[in-house]
Amino acid sequence: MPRRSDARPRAIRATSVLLQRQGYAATGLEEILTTSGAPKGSFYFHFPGGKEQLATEALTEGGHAVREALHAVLDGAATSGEAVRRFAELEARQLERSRFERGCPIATVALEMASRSDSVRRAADAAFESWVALLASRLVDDGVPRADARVLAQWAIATLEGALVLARASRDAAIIRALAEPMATVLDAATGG
Amino acid sequence: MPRRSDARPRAIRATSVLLQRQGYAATGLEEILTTSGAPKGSFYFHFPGGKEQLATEALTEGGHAVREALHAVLDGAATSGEAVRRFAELEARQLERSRFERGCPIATVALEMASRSDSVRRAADAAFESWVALLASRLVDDGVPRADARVLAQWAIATLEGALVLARASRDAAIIRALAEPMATVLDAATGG
Amino acid sequence: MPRRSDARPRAIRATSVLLQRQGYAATGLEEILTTSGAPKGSFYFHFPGGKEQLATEALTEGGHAVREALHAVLDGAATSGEAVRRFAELEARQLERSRFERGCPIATVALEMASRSDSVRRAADAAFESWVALLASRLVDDGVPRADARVLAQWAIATLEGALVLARASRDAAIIRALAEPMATVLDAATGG
Amino acid sequence: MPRRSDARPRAIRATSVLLQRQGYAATGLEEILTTSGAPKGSFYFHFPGGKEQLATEALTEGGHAVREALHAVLDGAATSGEAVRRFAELEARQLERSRFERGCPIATVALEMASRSDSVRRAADAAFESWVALLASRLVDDGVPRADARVLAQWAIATLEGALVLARASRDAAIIRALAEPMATVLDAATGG
DNA sequence: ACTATCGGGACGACCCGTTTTT
DNA sequence: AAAAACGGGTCGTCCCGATAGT
Repeated sequence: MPRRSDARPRAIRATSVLLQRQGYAATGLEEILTTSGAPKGSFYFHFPGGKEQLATEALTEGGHAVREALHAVLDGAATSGEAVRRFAELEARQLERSRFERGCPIATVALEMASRSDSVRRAADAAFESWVALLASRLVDDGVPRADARVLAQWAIATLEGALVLARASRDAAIIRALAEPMATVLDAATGG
Repeated sequence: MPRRSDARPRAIRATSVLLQRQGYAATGLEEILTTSGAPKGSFYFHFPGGKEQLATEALTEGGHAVREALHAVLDGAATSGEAVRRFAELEARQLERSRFERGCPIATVALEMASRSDSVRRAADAAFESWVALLASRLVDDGVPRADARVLAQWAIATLEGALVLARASRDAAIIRALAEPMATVLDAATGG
Repeated sequence: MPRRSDARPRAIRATSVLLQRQGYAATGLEEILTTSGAPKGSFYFHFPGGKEQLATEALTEGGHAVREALHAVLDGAATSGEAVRRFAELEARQLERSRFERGCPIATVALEMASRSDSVRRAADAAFESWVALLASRLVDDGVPRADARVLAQWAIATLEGALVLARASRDAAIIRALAEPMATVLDAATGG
Repeated sequence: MPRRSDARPRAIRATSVLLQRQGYAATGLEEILTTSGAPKGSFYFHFPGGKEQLATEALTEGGHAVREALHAVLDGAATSGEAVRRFAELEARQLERSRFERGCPIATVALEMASRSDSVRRAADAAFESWVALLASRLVDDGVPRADARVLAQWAIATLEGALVLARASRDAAIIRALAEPMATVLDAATGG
């Protein structure tokens, strides 16, 4: 059997990067195809749903990647507060290395498209939810009551997302590190750390 | 002086609404002009810098409006924590009333344009900073040390911004109210409330 | 290979006519597309360089056509002077038949765009040069020293180009025929005709 | 009485320069007004006929200036052939000094607008005619029969105009000087020089 | 299965020459 | 004499489908 083309995953990954930098509407199919090196002729073969489908899959993929990173950090940290500190440091570094272009792979498109594409919005929602659920389950494991755990997890994720927004606007990642500190303290207090 | 038209402020206000709903790239000049009822021919007379200038002014205007709202809430609340609760409630209501279309007038464009327009990015930064400064000054008035006050203010703003992102993705404003609670508690603890 | 369209050559030919009548800036893409019947959707597929590329190709094509006409006249005339007379008559007739709209397919755009587009300028230069070279080579064949031949050929081309300018301004082709006469006499004297 | 504004003549002169460089359609009113420093608001006070009137006057003015230059050269030269040599040198120098942007103030617009504006076309025609008449009258003074004189004068003007076209296309003024030589020789032969 | 060529039609921002008002 | 305001047009680009070849 002939080897399947890798045009599909390449397009998805290129899209994920472009979307978080400049959003959905500003990202043209041409740019995606050129960047990823994928052929133009077969785009609608791979993505019958067009640009919207591509964006949806890119958000899903980006959400998975972040979840993996969070999972790894959670596994390697003694407390959930420590995990949040490390995760924030990871994000701050990525922001700085990319000259403040790459922050969260979801938020930019989520805000822009929430009112315009339900499939994109749902992919964004699922991504956020998966991060919250992962963090909350760790908190539960650490002894936090289930209801409290969910709110705390949401709070941590929201704090980081909000910090990412302010950091990109100010071109300064300091706020990410600064806010991770009290958030981590709250988490550790809740888990009796 | 020749007669003055109100096309300028009308265009700015219409732009502010459209930008937070769908972002910069997806918002056409035509749509702005139609919505605001402003004539097309004099657009570049009023905004020589084109769409970018218009967006910059819209962010500045949106930032002012939010600051006014925050100011009013701060004035009417006994504690800063109470003010955050009320402000969150305001945002949650607006989100629901607008069918989850109108959240923060800054964040959508800030994320989309941070890497693409410095003037837009700076306007976003200035808006966020003005909110943080306002809240921080209240905390200082309430006895919080200046350095702590700034971080707490940033945290509160970031929490709300992050909550707004998740709320639009999930089409559920509950998270805004849910996260305002612990954030307010932290603030009141800091001010000895 | 997928099916081939004739939209490309059709657009080029229509452009050539429009450009000599009204120049580059006054000729809209829409007008070109309408005139030629070429579809708009594939315009930037056929001409990625846009209007400038189209104009460049139209000049090249127009230059070829004139060269062919000159070649034919040169082949059918006993002396080079006689060829110049006949060629001038051809141009005068075309001018009159087109109600003084179609003169030289190169000159209008050459003057307008020489300082604005190097690719267009070079196409114009190449066209003129090809005519000069063709006429000069005939003169050399007729016994004129190479250096003299080139100047004489340039003179003849310049005389006709200049006459075309004056003729369009005065809406009278008489000057073309009038100036061909002494120019032909000079050529025939040089070739010992 | 208050001094009359000099906006009018300044606009005309600026237009003359811009028109020969880039033609009518490519020259915007804005550019003209900015270049000349004339205020925009009073443009239609000075030129009720709009852009077309301005261009017409610019051609007339440009035609006068060239006629003056030709007149001066004619006065200072022993033979009409010598005058043509010197006039050609003048034009070659101006072309080179302006980096091949300024050639003939009439030809560019004449070709572009002959079919589009009768008033512009007539101004161009009058300019050319005035040059021909001036040169022809000198030839008559030098003893050339009136009918021959007119053709010779047209030939000289056409040669220079044609040379100017080729020179701008090739970015090389050599052809102007090269063609002035045989043209001058013909003139001097006709006047018994 | 996969990819290239081509067509469609709407829309993008920007800029044009002009008129109205003071 | 000039500032303010205007309607219409520019080229370029968009995402997508239809069709045909490898």
